[in-house]
Amino acid sequence: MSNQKRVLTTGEVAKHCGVNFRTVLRWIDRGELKAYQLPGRGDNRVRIADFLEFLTTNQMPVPDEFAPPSNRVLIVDDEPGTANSLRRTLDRAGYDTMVAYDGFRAGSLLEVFKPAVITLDLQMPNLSGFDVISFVRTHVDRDHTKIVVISALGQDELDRAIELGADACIAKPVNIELMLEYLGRFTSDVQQHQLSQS
Amino acid sequence: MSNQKRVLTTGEVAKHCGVNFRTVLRWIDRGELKAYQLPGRGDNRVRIADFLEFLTTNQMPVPDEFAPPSNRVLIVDDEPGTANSLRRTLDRAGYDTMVAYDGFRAGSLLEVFKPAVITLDLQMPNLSGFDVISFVRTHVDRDHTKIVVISALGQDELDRAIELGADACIAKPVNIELMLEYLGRFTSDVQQHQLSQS
DNA sequence: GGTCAGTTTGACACTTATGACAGCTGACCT
DNA sequence: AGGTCAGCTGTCATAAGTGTCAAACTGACC
Repeated sequence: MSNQKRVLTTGEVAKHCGVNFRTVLRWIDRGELKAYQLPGRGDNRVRIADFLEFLTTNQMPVPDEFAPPSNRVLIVDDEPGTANSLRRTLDRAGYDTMVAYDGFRAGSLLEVFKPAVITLDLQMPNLSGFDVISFVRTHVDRDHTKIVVISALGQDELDRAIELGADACIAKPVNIELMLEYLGRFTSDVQQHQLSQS
Repeated sequence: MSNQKRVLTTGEVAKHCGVNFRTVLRWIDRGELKAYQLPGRGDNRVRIADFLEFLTTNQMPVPDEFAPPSNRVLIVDDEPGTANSLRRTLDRAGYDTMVAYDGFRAGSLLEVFKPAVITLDLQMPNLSGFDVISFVRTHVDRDHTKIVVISALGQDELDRAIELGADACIAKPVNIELMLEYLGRFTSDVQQHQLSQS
């Protein structure tokens, strides 16, 4: 279901690098790519961290699914006032934000902007938030996107959102501190640290 | 469908461009063509996207296998019955179709499926067709996507759709022959567009 | 416990990088 | 026009990395 695999086989590394798996084995033999062996036949397993280190030291492109979580937040809300207010707050907190006022733009930005987190208002007249949640969760490439639901609905609706795959729920009006806590958890702490340093 | 190679070797680039691979290496050395190197001998790998960018910036012809398929039609309709009926008809006519039942999926598929034509029902409860039209028309990469509006609305609404950038309007119930005529015109237009920029 | 896709291994054929050299084209000058 | 020059491209040979193929085997899933 989720792409968050901890280790890769030689074949998977080969696919990601665009080479034959035989070549990956040679990289491992030469010690250029760290791997550990299974006891049976000596099958190689490569940890994600080692793979990423290999990619960066050789200046090879990092596949999207292994890219470190970004600090991009997509705000989906049909009320420009609410959305822009939230956006300003998140911008000040160091997040890279975009706003979608309708479902079509939101779907487009999911693919182009590739946000790490989506904040989703469930009460939009022109879009069912539940559809969005279920779609993202079944999306092959973007199913790891975190979803924070914003709603003034009852507890049963929030439960349903969680059941469909939402990662957090926040009641209206939005408690900013709670929102920032969720975002900090869902985005990379390293990046936040780097931002505060620079 | 997605079995296409993600990266190319210098030899493959050379074949597609009709030049010696030695020349491709020089393009890479000069930085005109992006590539990354394998650790072993420093073999170059060129990502498809970088190759296409290189081709277009140098006004070189794009090989057929890398040109985006021009017979793709995205059917946006919230009524599964209507949508699937249209889909079957278009499939039989040789088009490559996908259906989006809501705006979020439609926006996502616009980026991933990259259709040449969108058929759009204006009367959807959860999505404003006008928003879709104006968004596509102002979208940097997909503004050439043709839009066929399907509607039972009055003439003034259709006029507004055309004004916003729709390429054709069809009244409900859909006249299949008229739809096929529009699609034939728009898909060939796309091919001509690709030819003219190559 | 059984099945099947995926992995390893070796040998071999193939492709690529590199340097040197020659051919080609267009720009520029007289 | 003729000549010169610079820049790019194609060819060749060599070394070394890479892809292919088969068979045997394992891990993961059912």
